[in-house]
Amino acid sequence: MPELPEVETYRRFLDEIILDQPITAFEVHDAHVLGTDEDTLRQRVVGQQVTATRRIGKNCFLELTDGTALVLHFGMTGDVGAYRDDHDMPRFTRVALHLASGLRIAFIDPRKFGRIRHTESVSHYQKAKKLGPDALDVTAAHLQHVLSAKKGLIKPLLLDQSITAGLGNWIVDEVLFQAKIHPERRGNTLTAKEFRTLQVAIQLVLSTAISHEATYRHFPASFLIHAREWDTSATPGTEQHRFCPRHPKVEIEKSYVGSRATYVCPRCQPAPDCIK
DNA sequence: CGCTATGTTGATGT
DNA sequence: GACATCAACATAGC
Repeated sequence: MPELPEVETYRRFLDEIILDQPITAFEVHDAHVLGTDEDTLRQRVVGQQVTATRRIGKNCFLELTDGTALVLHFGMTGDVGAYRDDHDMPRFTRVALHLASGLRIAFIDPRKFGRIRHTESVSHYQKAKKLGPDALDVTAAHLQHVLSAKKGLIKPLLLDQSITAGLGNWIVDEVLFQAKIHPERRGNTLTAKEFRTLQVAIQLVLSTAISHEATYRHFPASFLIHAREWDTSATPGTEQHRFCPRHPKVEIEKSYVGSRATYVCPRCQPAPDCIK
């Protein structure tokens, strides 16, 4: 479920096991997840070492000795794993990097929406893909500058990776709930104060999620995420959290905004006067 | 069986 | 150009 907190967790995991070891093989089990030609990829990677890991938004970069980089994007269901023997290879491993130490790094992705690419440099890739500033670095001034010029709905705007990189569907709902802003507000209707609140909420949600390694059920009770349907099924035995954390009698409402499932507290996040 | 799903991209329409 | 909508991608899990 890779949004920014998961990708950051994967990056930290990789950073601990992959650095400064020669890559001895690039094993492809399903070329569907390759965004760069397989032979090119193998040729550019085997024999090199990963010198550093980086992350922008939902993209994880493995920088190589020659300054180029592998880009990992995890789509909807991507994950990483490590193993040593073939028979321990995780289910749905699509690509495996073999290290000289014998450890193997698995790119796991059941639904194959993820991609592995090679790029000349991280900054080159950021520019080519028009990635905005990482959500952990974004300032209130940047948000105000860009969003106050937009007439679109705030939720789809926050999901736009060229405005700020790393916010996904549930994170945006959580951020807007924490900031007490309705997802159908228009970008150009937010006040300077609300942009500051938004930036603080982004920091709160992301740092909380990362500190729990993106394990949602460990998040504080003040978070809206517990009201999402899949959370109740993920925590059998736990009573359903259908109500607002701040208003025990107000039920969380589900709707679709920009054709994405959206959860809102109707009390905390008043709908704009003019819907539509 | 039918339905939903965390992301991204591209086509199409207004 | 700005904005909205929707299909497509491939598959699991309920």
